[in-house]
Amino acid sequence: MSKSTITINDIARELNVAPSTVSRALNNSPRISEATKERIREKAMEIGYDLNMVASSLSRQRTNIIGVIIPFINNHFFSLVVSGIEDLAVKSGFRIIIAQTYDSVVKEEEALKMFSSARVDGIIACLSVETRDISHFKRIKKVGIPIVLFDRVSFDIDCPKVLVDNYDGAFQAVSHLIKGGCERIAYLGGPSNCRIFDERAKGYKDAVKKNGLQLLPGYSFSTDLSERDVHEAMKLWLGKYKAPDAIFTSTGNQGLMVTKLAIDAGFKIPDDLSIISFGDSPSHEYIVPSLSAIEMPGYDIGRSSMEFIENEIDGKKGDSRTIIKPILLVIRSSSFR
Amino acid sequence: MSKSTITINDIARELNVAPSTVSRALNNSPRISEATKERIREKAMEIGYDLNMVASSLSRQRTNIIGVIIPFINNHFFSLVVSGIEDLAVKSGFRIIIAQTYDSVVKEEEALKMFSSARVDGIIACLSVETRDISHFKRIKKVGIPIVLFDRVSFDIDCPKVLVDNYDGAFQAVSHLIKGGCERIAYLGGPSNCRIFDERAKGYKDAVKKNGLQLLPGYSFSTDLSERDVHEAMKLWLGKYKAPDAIFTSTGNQGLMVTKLAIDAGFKIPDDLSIISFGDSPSHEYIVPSLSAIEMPGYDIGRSSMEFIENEIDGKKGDSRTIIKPILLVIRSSSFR
DNA sequence: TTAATTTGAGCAAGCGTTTGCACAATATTT
DNA sequence: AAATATTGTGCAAACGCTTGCTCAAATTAA
Repeated sequence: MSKSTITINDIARELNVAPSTVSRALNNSPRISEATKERIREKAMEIGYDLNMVASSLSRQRTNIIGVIIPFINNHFFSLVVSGIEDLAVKSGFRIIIAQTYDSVVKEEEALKMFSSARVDGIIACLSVETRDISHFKRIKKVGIPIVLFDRVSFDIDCPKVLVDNYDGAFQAVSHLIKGGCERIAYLGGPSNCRIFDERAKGYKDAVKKNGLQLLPGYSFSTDLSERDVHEAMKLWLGKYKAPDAIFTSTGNQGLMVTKLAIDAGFKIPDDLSIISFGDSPSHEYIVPSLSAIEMPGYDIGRSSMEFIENEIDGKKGDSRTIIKPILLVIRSSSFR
Repeated sequence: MSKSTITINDIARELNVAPSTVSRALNNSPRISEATKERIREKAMEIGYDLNMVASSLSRQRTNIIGVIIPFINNHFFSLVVSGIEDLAVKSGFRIIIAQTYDSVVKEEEALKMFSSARVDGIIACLSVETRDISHFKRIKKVGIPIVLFDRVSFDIDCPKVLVDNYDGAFQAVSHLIKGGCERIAYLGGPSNCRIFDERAKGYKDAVKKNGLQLLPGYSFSTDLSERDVHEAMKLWLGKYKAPDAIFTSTGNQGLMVTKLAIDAGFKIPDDLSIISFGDSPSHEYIVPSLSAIEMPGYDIGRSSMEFIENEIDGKKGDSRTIIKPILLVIRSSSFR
């Protein structure tokens, strides 16, 4: 309670040395002899000294904090990314502070403001699905805070980017369906302002065409990722005279929803309808039938993002400033035959 | 890049006032006239001033940061708690910084050290499942950082606690099974050093007895929450001459695992075997049959924890320092008849 | 032995805000 | 009109740590 916090000055006084010496000793400066270093370390231990990071940050002009911006914390993929970032961060003596945007640009801007005020050393972010204009990021960059974007990135800003091969993932998913005999493949997409969904759509289209099939009218449906839109698409498709024999969804959640709806509508999966989603989750294993998916290497993306940001902070701009991670096709029962 | 960061001194110089006046104006002190406040605010806006929180924190001896410790970020319940904390936190001008323990005491201690160094104003924590001794928390408390514990709490420390009614939840779950006609109910528990599991076990036992049934030998199984232990319990139970006709699991994950295993073993759910778990998750809705559960009010727990910590920080020790949240019985197909 | 280095430590000025106290300039009271 | 209270600002000292310089002592070189 009354333990008026202990500072390096207390150590200095007790040992009859200067505070600067204490500071240097504790920071293991080569300019202090091993002997006094030891004395100082001991005394620090003894009286329970604890470095005040706030003061240190102010003095050093460096907080050793990385700000992380993600849409949702409660999301399989994003929490993997966070783990990847965190693991590397602690190794390098960084702390991370997370902000959720709930996919809202406003929250995204607030997060950025907060990070800037907090003087984080760098920011790792996945754009909200709403985000079109990214001038708020440019502003941050201009004041000197390095930025790394992952997954939902923008090419309108010069910074390292870590992304997955959306095109290839979609291509593989659809090719897999076609190999299984599907011919009428529908695509449930996302908002078109978001690049990753464009790429997934392109992969879908190319896969259909390159495999000698037709792109059917009305079989590609853009959504805002809401449940409502998924319902609408499904009503449209399942009510058709000739319903699709496969659906490829642009997110893992959509895959789960679609599966539920199809089953409720009396479809047998995968016999009547095959399903595969871009993005995996634990629920994919529990749903019956288990749901095939394109798995994204979240942990790995987190690590690479952290590596990038560290280099940016150190001023070592590496050569390849955007890295594309391979995806993994996970075949489960929903697309098996 | 070269934008040498803008300070209140810059504003002061340009406006020919003292830095202290600028500070007061920006903090809306009543001691500054509306006129000069306005001039200062305008100039601040104009030259893009951004309060340096680090300096402010050092001066004020207050960071306005709350440290949050949870076992896993990627967990339905915990992320709800975090959302609850965060929503209230931003409203009160607090930032939160999250640390995952991955259910390891060592990580828990590290997190505490980091928070202490960062001079967080308060800590909200859910103990790791490994944690027995909590002297690391006591140490933190002694240096003056208030603590609030939730869910997995210890009564060996004097601080506000937010928990769910584990006893009642277990009691309700088991009573529900019995009402449905189950007579041989097994309980899959957790580590016994963890109070919440004891309470759940107690609720289970009392429900069985108060409903006129017998506690069957070998029907209560303690685990360390590992997959291995779940397998072992299931092998034991399902191999019995008379297998249980219902299983109540102490965590949501166990419920999911148990369901999978039972189905794989050829059991019809809920006809041969009813299942209900303490703890809900999205997968509970997707698994077939959908899984009944005791739902814990995570968001609400987060809010209450944040309220508590704010009061602690303000030095207003409220009266009721531990609050028990009611649970909700969610009946789905796995226990329906 | 003297001069040139090296080594170890201290001084003091920051880092950007906040805040108790002092103090003019007004406004209010006798 | 003089005395008192009020208002609006400024001064300067923190907050706790870091770091460029300076400098004495110890070491080495000449």
